Amino acid sequence: MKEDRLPTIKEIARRLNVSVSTVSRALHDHPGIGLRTKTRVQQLARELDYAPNQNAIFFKQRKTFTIGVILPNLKEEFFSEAINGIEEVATGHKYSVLISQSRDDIERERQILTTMKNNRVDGIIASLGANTTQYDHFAALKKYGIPLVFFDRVPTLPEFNKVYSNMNSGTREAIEFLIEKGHRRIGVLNGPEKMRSSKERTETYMQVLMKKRLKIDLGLVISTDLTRESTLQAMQHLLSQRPRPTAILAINDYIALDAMQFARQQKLKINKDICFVSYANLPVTSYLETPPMASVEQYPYQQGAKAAEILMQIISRGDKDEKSSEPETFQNIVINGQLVVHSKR
Amino acid sequence: MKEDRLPTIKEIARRLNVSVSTVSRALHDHPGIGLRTKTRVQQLARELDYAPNQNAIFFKQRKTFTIGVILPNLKEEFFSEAINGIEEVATGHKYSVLISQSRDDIERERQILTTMKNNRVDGIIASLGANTTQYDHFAALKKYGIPLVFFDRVPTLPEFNKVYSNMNSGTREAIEFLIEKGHRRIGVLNGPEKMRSSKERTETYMQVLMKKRLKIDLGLVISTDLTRESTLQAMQHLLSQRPRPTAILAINDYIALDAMQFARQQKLKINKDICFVSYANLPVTSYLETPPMASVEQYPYQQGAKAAEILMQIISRGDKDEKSSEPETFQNIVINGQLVVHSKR
DNA sequence: GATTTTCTTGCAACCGTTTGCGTAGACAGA
DNA sequence: TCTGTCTACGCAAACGGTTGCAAGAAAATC
Repeated sequence: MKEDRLPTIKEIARRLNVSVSTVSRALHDHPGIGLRTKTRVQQLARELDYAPNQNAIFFKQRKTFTIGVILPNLKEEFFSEAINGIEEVATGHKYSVLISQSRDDIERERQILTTMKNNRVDGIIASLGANTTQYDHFAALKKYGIPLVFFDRVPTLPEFNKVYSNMNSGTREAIEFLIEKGHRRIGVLNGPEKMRSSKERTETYMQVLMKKRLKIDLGLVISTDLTRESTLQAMQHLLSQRPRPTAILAINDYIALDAMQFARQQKLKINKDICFVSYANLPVTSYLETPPMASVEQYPYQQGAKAAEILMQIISRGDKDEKSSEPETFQNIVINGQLVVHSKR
Repeated sequence: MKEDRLPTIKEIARRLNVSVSTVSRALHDHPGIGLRTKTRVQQLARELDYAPNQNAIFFKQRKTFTIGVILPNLKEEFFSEAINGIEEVATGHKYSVLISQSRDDIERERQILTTMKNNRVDGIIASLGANTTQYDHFAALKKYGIPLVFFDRVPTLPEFNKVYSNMNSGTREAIEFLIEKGHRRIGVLNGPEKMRSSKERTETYMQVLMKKRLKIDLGLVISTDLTRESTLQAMQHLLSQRPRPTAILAINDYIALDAMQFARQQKLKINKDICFVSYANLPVTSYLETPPMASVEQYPYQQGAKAAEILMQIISRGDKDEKSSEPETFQNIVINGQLVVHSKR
């Protein structure tokens, strides 16, 4: 015996013999409505279990109170944790979150952006796919007035808002840590060359080694495309170097896991024959018998939350001065990664 | 120089001096529109980069082409994998997916349901929070005509659609496997007693032991609330039993991870002093030096995909015969879990 | 009692799109 | 010339709310 239709404002108006506008105002506690009618309306609304059709409101207000989030995948705890940060802030502002995974596929990324645009999300938070090197589809959002904030995997161009973790300080700490532990040959499992974080990592790597007056062997810095296969290949290469590197810096914990597994298969003892330091500091690694010696915490929750805050701010600003033509400025928030040491030896 | 408004059908109509209905039909390739106008309209639409305002369409059609997914969290790979299955099917049907996490908090769960209801999602897929024992908020959806399909953590009541992995066969295999390996005292780290899977697990546990004529010690079956703390407590208890259990069956891989960590801290050698078998068979465990001996694969992707298929089917059925009053039937899909052995010894 | 003010309420437009129905014009047949 | 049939399009209502403006009724002021 299901109701054909949910109760509407019209229904209430009809039953109470008042106009819809009166009902609407009564439900909003508008001062211009008499106490009598106001209570009558509110009571009937409660009885009917009335809830406004958000869709109608969205449509009318030309707003959806929804933000889109597009990221490479949900599997990595880094991203699901970032989502928590985003959700927290968004729901605090009465916004919903529409999540989509690009799976590091640029076509998918494009597709998702169009859908989100057509669905009229009020703003978008994105983390780039590993293979995304052009940003035209993102730039196009501007034309439609949809604000955009990147986080973690951000483009190198200045004309975007971004929140990301700077690799310099964390990388410096990590390498200094390894050197202090006596390591002299340190391999790097880096991400795609085009990624900003990859560049930063290489730069800092060289800087620190130079400062410490150690020999730099660029054969120890390998780019990967973040897939398991390319990680294993890179490890193969690194471990075949002579003298063999005694420590490896991996772009993130998942890559480190693959690398450690590979090393183990090569009969190397983790944290003894070869040490690992990685980025992200995900909870999973704490379950390992031999976790990476250290990991650079990148504060995914904070990154997500901050990105959401910026977006909310832009949205509410846009709501007010519809067409102030003050020059657009872009936020560029850097969250310093910090080395967390897991194992003392 | 951002456009104030996105191009609408009206705009096109105005520019071409035709009516909006003509434009609408032209864009839909309606036969009643002349070829001349049709091409004129379509071309201008392309030039203006016109895209229909989905919101307006949703509103008009009283459909949102969006399904809501509510699950305990995104952190567990089981759930993010399930989402992949859901997304795949949903996008195949041109539906968007709105994801929300209940964080095992029933209040949040309620809140999310109301929001989704007000947002007029076309259907909902849910996995219960660990503490959810009442289903009134879910039952209420029926009143609003919102179809609902549960997966994985499903209620025990018959009047819901559900897709879940049956614990019996997997559990039987798991325990027989352990017995075959010589284990006689097998502990169970179970979930909340109210959970259907917990009950099934206990049942099967006893059945198998009885069949094998082994002594049953119910002190070895402990309920937890899925938090790390309660897992550790339970482990404390299990390991203090004499004789100490030589194997432990854990409700899922994450619980197993916590348990194994605890066991290691107690100086027990995993897979030697004490063996673990768990459920879910998540990729993370493959990175351990000593993974659980075996794990019952529960096919999260398939569960998600199947749940989405059922939902799509219900939705499209509902679209057709608006008010056929045939008695509602509920789907009850069981996916048999299957034991995957990791370590031979 | 007339006029002004205040309090309540209704009217109507609007958001962008879809769709049933009506109709002008072209053309053919009688 | 008059009907009748198509073809190609426009009108207008509807989806469910919000909101500026007007206006009637009641209360207050003189």
